Amino acid sequence: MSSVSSQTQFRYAQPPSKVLHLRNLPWECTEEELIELGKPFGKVINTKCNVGANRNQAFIEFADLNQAIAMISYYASSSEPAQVRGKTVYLQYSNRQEIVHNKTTGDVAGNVLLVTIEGVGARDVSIDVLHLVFSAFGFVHKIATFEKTAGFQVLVQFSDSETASAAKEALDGRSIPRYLLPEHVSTCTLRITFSGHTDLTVKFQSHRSRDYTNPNLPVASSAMDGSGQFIAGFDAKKQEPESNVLLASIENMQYPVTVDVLHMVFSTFGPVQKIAMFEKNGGFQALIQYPDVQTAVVAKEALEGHCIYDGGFCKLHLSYSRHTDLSVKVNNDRSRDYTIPDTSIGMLNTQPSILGQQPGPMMGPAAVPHYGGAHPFALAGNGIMGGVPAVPGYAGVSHQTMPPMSMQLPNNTYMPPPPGAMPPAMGPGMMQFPSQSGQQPPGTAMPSYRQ
DNA sequence: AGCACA
Repeated sequence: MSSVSSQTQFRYAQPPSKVLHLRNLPWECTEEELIELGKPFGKVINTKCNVGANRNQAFIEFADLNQAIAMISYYASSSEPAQVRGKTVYLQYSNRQEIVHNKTTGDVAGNVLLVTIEGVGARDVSIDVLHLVFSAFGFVHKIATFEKTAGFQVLVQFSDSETASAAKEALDGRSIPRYLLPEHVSTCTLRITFSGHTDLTVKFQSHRSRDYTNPNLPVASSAMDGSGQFIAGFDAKKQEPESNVLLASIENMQYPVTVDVLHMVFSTFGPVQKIAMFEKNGGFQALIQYPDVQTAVVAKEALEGHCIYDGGFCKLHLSYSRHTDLSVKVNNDRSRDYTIPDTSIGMLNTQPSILGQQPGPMMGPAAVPHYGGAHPFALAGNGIMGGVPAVPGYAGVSHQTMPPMSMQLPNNTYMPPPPGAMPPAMGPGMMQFPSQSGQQPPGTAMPSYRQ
């Protein structure tokens, strides 16, 4: 307590400043609009928009104090209020003398993203789903999740800031597809900024942190911290010896699962080298070979328990095979070797009717980081919630490079989305995923973020 | 509709 009180001010009557504080601005007001507004009164040398919790406040800084005074005076006596896009804007002197751009975080592009997930039950979004979502843009090195006052937050580490920027650009403000979420979780909107971090420290593979660059990292067993929910889950499963070859058991196979379908599904995570299908005690199984263990691990994590088709059909159960190299002697409808150069031709010839797809080792994320990443959603967690089918080519992915998938099956529950359904430039508020499934009414899928 | 991530 000192003698500041001699300067008794009315709470909102600020002394003049060349910085003006504006409020009640329209959503996503631009710097240009602010400059337009101030221009008649002087030279606007700095602005800061989207300020405050509602992001509807801003500051403009004039070159000269008199210019700021001119603007305030004008609108103080004007019958027409200051307006932006027809919305009345309230002006006053700022309590600061200059605009400070706090660029410490959030605006400086880095390779690590800070993601805040808004939504009821957001903390129940699994790390695997997050991995899936962000893998669409490139290799995800590490993920760490934590809870702060801001809510459920996630740090996602990419190789470089370009990749991170691409992910941020595409996903900020969008929502995780409904069918990737547990039912009790509401629409989860992603708010993304750049983190100041460049390399995360992940000590354990756990339900809240992963290091995808280090498969040998110990799995946290009891090392989970106190917030313990349903911890054990997949952490236990990870103990089994990993392999580059996955054994897939297909449960409830009401619809044919072809080698091509499997190839499509598993190519999402990297190049598939070989596939062999066979029947075992009445059930269907397949071996899928990747070039490396790591890819297999990612694929297994992402696909385990998911269904290829809506309605719980063709549910995948994955384990690691003891094989490391499958011997595929002949390419037929049960086995395929994609490492043999002209396999693809033979494949198209043998199975042209179903797919007409480009077979492709080139479809792996590793090979085509920017677009390839889109695939992780192909099969995406529909299985988790018995949701939507695997339909590739969602988020702005060129349909030339992603031919319609093998969902043209006897099952007409879903078809590939119509060409116009997923424009490359997505509308506000949503990652564009097919919502043909009756389980995902468009209304819930496409919340409006505009006001 | 009220001051800038604490």
